Order: sequence, then C-alpha cells, then structure tokens
Amino acid sequence: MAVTIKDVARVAGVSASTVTRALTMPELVHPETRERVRRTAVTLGYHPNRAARGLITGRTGNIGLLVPDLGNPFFPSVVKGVQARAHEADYAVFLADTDEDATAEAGLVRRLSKQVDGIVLCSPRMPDEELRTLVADTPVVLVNRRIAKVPSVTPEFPDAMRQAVSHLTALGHRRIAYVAGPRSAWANRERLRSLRALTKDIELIEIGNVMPMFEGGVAAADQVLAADVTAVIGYNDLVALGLLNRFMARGVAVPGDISVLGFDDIALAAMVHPSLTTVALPKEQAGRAGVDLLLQLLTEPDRSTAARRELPAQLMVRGSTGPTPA
Amino acid sequence: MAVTIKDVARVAGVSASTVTRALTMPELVHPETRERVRRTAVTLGYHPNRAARGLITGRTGNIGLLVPDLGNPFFPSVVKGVQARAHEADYAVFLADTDEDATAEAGLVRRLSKQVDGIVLCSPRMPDEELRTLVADTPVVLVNRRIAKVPSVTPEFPDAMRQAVSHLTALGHRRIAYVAGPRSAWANRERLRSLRALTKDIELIEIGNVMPMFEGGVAAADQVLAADVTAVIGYNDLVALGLLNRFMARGVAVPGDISVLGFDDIALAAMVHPSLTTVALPKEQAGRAGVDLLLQLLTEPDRSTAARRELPAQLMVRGSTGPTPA
DNA sequence: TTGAAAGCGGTACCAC
DNA sequence: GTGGTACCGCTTTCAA
Repeated sequence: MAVTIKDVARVAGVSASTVTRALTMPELVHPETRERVRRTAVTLGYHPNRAARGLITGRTGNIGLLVPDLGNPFFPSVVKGVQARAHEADYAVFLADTDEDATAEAGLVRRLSKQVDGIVLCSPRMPDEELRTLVADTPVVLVNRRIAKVPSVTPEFPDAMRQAVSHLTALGHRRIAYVAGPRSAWANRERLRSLRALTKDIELIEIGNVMPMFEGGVAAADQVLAADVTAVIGYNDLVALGLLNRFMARGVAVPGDISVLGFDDIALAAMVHPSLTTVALPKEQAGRAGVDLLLQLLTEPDRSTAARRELPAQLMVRGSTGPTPA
Repeated sequence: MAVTIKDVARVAGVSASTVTRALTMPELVHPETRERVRRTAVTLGYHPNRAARGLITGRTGNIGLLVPDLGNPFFPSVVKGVQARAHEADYAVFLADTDEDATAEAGLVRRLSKQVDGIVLCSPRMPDEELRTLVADTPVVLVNRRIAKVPSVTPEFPDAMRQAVSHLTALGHRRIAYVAGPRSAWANRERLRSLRALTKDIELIEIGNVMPMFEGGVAAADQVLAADVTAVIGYNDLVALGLLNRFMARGVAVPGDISVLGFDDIALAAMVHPSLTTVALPKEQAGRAGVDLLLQLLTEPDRSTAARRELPAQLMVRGSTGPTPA
C-alpha cells in the first residue's frame, strides 16, 4: 500500500491534522514540528492523494482537455501548450480525443467533469445550444471557438484572412478558391465569414466541405482545377498539402500554374517541397492561454464578463505561392 | 453542486446502499426497486464520482500515459490508440508529455500514480534501474521498450531492420549510413543492434546521435554526404525528412544520388515529394495493445511471467529509395 | 432484499 | 500550536 497521512502522523508523533498543516499551511505550525513532519514525509515518500483531497476541498488539481483529432498536428501542438502550462501550475491533464465525432463530445465532458476542476474544449464541433448547457455545469474555456459568456482563446481570424488575401492580391490573384472544412467547425465558419467580407477585392469560389485532412485536400483538388482559379486557400495545412499532392500528380505546377495557401503552420508545412505558404495560428500559445483563462475562471468564478483572448496570426510566405500566371 | 448518490437515494426513497447496488450489482436488488432507482438516476443525471469510488475500491478507472514528445507525429498516433482502447474499457486517460526530458519522467509517474490504476510508458528515456524501481510501486506497461519482468509492447525490430536492409541491398546498396537517434532511446539501441547484426551484407557507417526531429536530420545530412554512401537510414521519419530536405537544398538527387529510408511511417511520409520509403511500425495498434496488457495486469497482477507483445512491422516502399547510382 | 454504520485519505472547523 | 471530530461521495460489511 501507498503511504498515507496517518503513517506520517504516527512516525512523526503528531496528529493527522498537524501533518496537513505542516504541509499546506506551514506558518500555522511550530517550526520544529514542521521540520520533523516534513522530513518524515520525505523519508517515507509521502505524497497526498489528490483524489481524496479533492473530495473535501472540491479541487482536484486536474483539468480536462478535449480535442477533435490528434491526427491533425495542429492539435498535438495545442495539447503541448496545455500540458506545459498545466504542469507549471501543478495541474495534471485528462486528455480525450473525440475523433471528429461531435456527438461524443458532451458525453466525454460529463464523464470527465467530476474528476477535473475545469475543461479546455479545443475546437469543439458540437452545436451552440449543447455547448451552452454544458457550460452551465462545468467551468469551461474554449480554444478556437467563441460563444457568448464563455471564456475563449481565438486567433484573430479577420486579420489572419486579410493577411492571406492581401498576399495573394499583391501577387495579382483575383479569382480565388476556398476549400471549406467541416461545417461544424467554428474556425471554418469564421474563415468563410472573414473571406466573404473581402470579396470587394477578389472573386471567391467556395468548394467543399471536406474533412480537415490530407485526403480532404486530395479530394477537392480536381474541383479546384475545374473552377479555373489562379490561387486556392485550403481550410488548413493538411487540406492544402492534399491539394499540393494532387496537383503534382496531375502535372499542375505550384506556384507556376496555381498558388496554394494553408492555415495553421504545422511543422510539416515547412518540410515539404514546395514549402507551404500558410498563416501561422497560435497553437502551443493558445493552449497555454486556455489554461491561464481556466485558472483565472477557477479563482474568480463570478466575474461579470467572460475573459476573451485574441491571439495574433502571422502569414508565413513560402514556396507554394507566387505571381499570377501570365 | 453535482448530483450525488444521496440525492438519488432520497428521490427514489431508498438508502444510498441500495442505489449503489442497483447500479453496480443489479441482481442483488428487487427488480422493481432497481428500475425505480435507475430511472431516477437517469432523470437526475447522476454519474458516480469516480474519485470517491476509487478511494474505497482502490480502482480509479483512470490510466496514465507518458510520451516523450507530442511534436513527433508518431506519438499522437500511439496516444490515439491508447485513448480509443481505454474508452472502450471505460477508462479515462491522463496524458503527460515529458519533452524528451528523461529526468522529468519519474516525477510525473509518481505524480500520476495515485490517481491512476496503471501507467503506459511510451518510449521512456529513463535508465533501466530507475525504471525498475518505478515498476515496483505502480503497475506499468512499456510501449517501445523492453526490460525484464515488465509487460511490454514492441515492434519486431530485427525483422523491421531486415526488411529495410534487404530492400536496400536488393537495389544494389552496399555502403549504408545510419543516422542514430537519442542514445537514451531503447528503439535507437535496438535499431543499431539489429543493424550491426546485418553487417555481413553491408558496410555500415554510423552517424549521430541526433534528436529524433526534422532538425536532427537536417543537421546530419552533410555528414552523410561526406561519408560517401549510396543509401542512408534515418532513425525515424522526421530525421529522414530532414535529410531529404537538406539533400534537396544541396542539389543532391533522391533517389538518384542517394536513397533515403525512414522508420515509423508517420502520415507525413506519404505526403512529401519524393514520398518516403519507410518501415511502418505499429502505432495506434501499439497503444491499444499497451492498454490491453495493462488491463490484464490489473486483473491478474500475479502472473509469474510478464506479458510481452511483439507487433509486426512492414516496409513501405515509396519514392525515396532506388537503385544504386551507376 | 434492504438499511445502518464504518471507512477509504484527506481537510476544515472547533476546542483546548 | 495542536488534537479531535465530522464530513467529502461512495462502497462494503453486517444485521435485520
């Protein structure tokens, strides 16, 4: 069996209460006793059972994290950020991957909610109403999604899209395709919204929706070519890479015949050839910010206004975009 | 507050004990009562607090998972497998990313051990002795590492390497470089061991060690070229992709001037151009198997012999390998 | 078949 | 400054 507070108490010759105090409110106990208790705790290898503690304090020291698909490198990056920040604050992380299944999300949240102090929902796919009922029961922070009254971390999408489109128009492109991601993804809706707001400069062809994966891009590539555009923006980097791949297979030169632009800036984007021009979205940073907001929410639960963090995006110009073909 | 067993008991007009029984040992309670309890549990939205339950049963329903770096796509795949299998068995998963820091591993394990029934250690970097002391306290299953008396899931490395080398020798290569990964990685030691056992057919040039990342490959590329080999095996796909990248930058044709072969078969390997020949190692499958072994270990802790699962590997021949240059 | 009581490992509160 | 006691939410005897 593991060593419990009683073991420490017995060995140190004090009561359990004193052990607790010595360890968590040191100033309340006589320096001499405190030291003795602490030393025995160390020698015995005592670590308080957080589950038991949580039972009475109402604080578990754990946070939950839901992501749609670890197969998309975007999410592991966010997870890394969450992990890092959580550990700094001495929190442990429950992770759940929903496999892009919107209906599974709520169940997982409820399953987790008892064991965590709060949950970071990254790019949740569930509908707004469902999200809202969930938020009533559990402290939640959203990453990559925004909804009234819920703390959230999001990229500056309008600006991100402006950077992307400005880049393309500066290169002479006027007729541009957008390969849309999942309808249920808030990020997709936002990208589309930002994009549509920019149609005074460009003619926009919408294609999709596709799954936010390499295969989705491959699947959309031929439609893009048929649409007679000179540039295409993929929902994310994976989609853009799928486009790139299929274009190459069909002998279409990038950026000679068509320019390709992605979103996210996953590590992969810089590794391929031609390398992928993309808008870098905050990932680890978003994860860290999500945890920050959650901790803040736990500390002061009744702020009137939900914290909202918008993180900047940065266009990374690489090899997959170039001037309009003559 | 969340709904507790007492709420259910009160509303259903029974005692807490009966609620427990109705829910976990249904055959012990009168069908009528049972139904009533169950219905009220559902209407109230009652879910037992697993932490509280764990306190008394000694079972938390959670498992821990440690990985060295989520930035390497190999690990998210393993995580997905662990997740999937764990959820099937109604377990939740604590995840920790150690950032390739071997010294952090033990601490994380201990931090987690109280809250989980067992831990899956994926590619742990810590030394054998440390691992052994850890195993004494907590049920542990190893993925991608083997050590006496501890259940483990590993790829069939000797065979994996045999496939790789056979492929290269069939193409005429005789002088082959291996870019080694972290010394602390068991996988690296095994690959090296398997490789050295094959030197009757080939001349082996060892280069490295490098971090198991894209940058590691980039960094090793020039040494590889200086070594005057016709083929190079990277520690893993990321390293191989780094090699590919640097070769391209230096105008070295792949596979025209040199063949490149990786390990893992991360999704990325098929997306680049030239696509990467690699030995596909079990990833999600390994994760699932790891959980299976752990559950088995929890059920029958005192088997005399530790379960050991070896999963087959498969060479994926793609564009980055070709015949020896004439 | 059911309920009461004890206890899992801690912490909070109240005496002393 | 320290100890005793109750209690967090749940399961498990033990009796009835």
